Amino acid sequence: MSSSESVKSLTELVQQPCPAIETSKEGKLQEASEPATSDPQSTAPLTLSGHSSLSIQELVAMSPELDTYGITKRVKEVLTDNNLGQRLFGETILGLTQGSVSDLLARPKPWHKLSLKGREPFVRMQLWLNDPNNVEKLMDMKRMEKKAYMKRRHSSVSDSQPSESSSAGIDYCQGASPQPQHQLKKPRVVLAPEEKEALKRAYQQKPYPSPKTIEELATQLNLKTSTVINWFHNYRSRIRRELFIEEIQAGGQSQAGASDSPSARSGRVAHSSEGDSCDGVDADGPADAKPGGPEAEEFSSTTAKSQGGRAASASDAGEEALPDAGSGEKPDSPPGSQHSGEILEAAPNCAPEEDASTSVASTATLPGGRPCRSAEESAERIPIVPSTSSTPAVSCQRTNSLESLFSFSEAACSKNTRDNSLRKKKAANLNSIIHRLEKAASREEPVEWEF
DNA sequence: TGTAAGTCAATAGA
DNA sequence: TCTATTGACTTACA
Repeated sequence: MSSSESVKSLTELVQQPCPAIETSKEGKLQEASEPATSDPQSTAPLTLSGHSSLSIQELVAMSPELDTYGITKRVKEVLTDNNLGQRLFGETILGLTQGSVSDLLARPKPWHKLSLKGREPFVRMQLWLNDPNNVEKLMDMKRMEKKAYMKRRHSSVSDSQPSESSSAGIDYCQGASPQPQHQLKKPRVVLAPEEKEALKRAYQQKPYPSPKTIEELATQLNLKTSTVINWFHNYRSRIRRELFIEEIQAGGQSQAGASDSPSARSGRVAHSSEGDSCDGVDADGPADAKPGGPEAEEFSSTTAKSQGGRAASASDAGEEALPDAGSGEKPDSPPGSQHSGEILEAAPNCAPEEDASTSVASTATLPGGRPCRSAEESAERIPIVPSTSSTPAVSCQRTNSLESLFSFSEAACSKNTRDNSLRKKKAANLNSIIHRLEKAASREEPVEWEF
């Protein structure tokens, strides 16, 4: 195919808005007559009118830059309006599982940050949006799925063989499930709040821990090293994504007159995005996986979310053992520390604070390498100091601590209205962080992990 | 070998 | 029943 031509048409195809779908609200779509036989899912590329000869990969490769945030926003609207679930949409249109779809829709990465593979779902979504009939097809599929399910249910018991279910090509129809035997599946590991807190604290001090550090962490937390490794990988990755979202949201707001973005649920500290924390420091490329940036951001958001909630409990638990917990967290070196390597344990400069106990270092202390088994034990030994545990009031007062930079509490204190001062503050904090990091880096202190 | 990106799939919560 | 979260795994890359 002649590239220029196809690219052009492709551009149109992919970018063209899809008014039809937008208007199809409230699931009023009429029953479609034909069973959306369609797509065989997953790998099965959507048929592109006029471009059927192109594989999704080719489309992706030639696709112009797409507005991933806008696409997901529209998809969410369409799915919601038509009462279509993520599972069905994901499995039939994207070839992804529900969890992946949820994640994708909630935290889309900017186009330029996506790999070819990562762009695929967005191209599929855009293509799907482009053809209003697709919604109908999906709704048909949903109906058929339901029917098949009912059928199966009723006829089931005796004849386990259901009707080939819908033509939908959805393969989750039990029949095929190879589920033969047993699952030697290992049970899913669920980290206790205290463990997460401890890991977060460790992360704050050293986002890229050495194998040795990981080993120590694993030992002290009584976790498998692979679990610790995975946790760091996942945490870094998710933090990055949080940052992207914030950037997008912030960008959107400042630009195109705040395209509201309902999805902005993730909308935590909107103000903290782009400019701020990154100010000066990361001026260049916030989005970059630059540890520093993301991390920082992330903390605010992560804290806001996860910690916010569980923190309470965690802190409670920890509180007893460690009253002060407080602030712990943040003090640490911010993310910027990333590769800087050595622990900034001391760095926590931060807190010359009133009581040393509040300093990160201290808070992150877990009595001697003894493995803590029970939650109780953990609570006892791991000073979980959920950022949130520190009362907003308190954290607010520590104006010079890094807390303001990473903790959500800060956000709580300083409302949007104080954006400016906040930004300045953050910028100042970042500067001090950098300074400390530099110092720490040149310092060569042994790293010690204590939880 | 380590990290990032992308996903899966179990599970918690609404 | 659906969505969000998250530990684990796979693949690609430097």
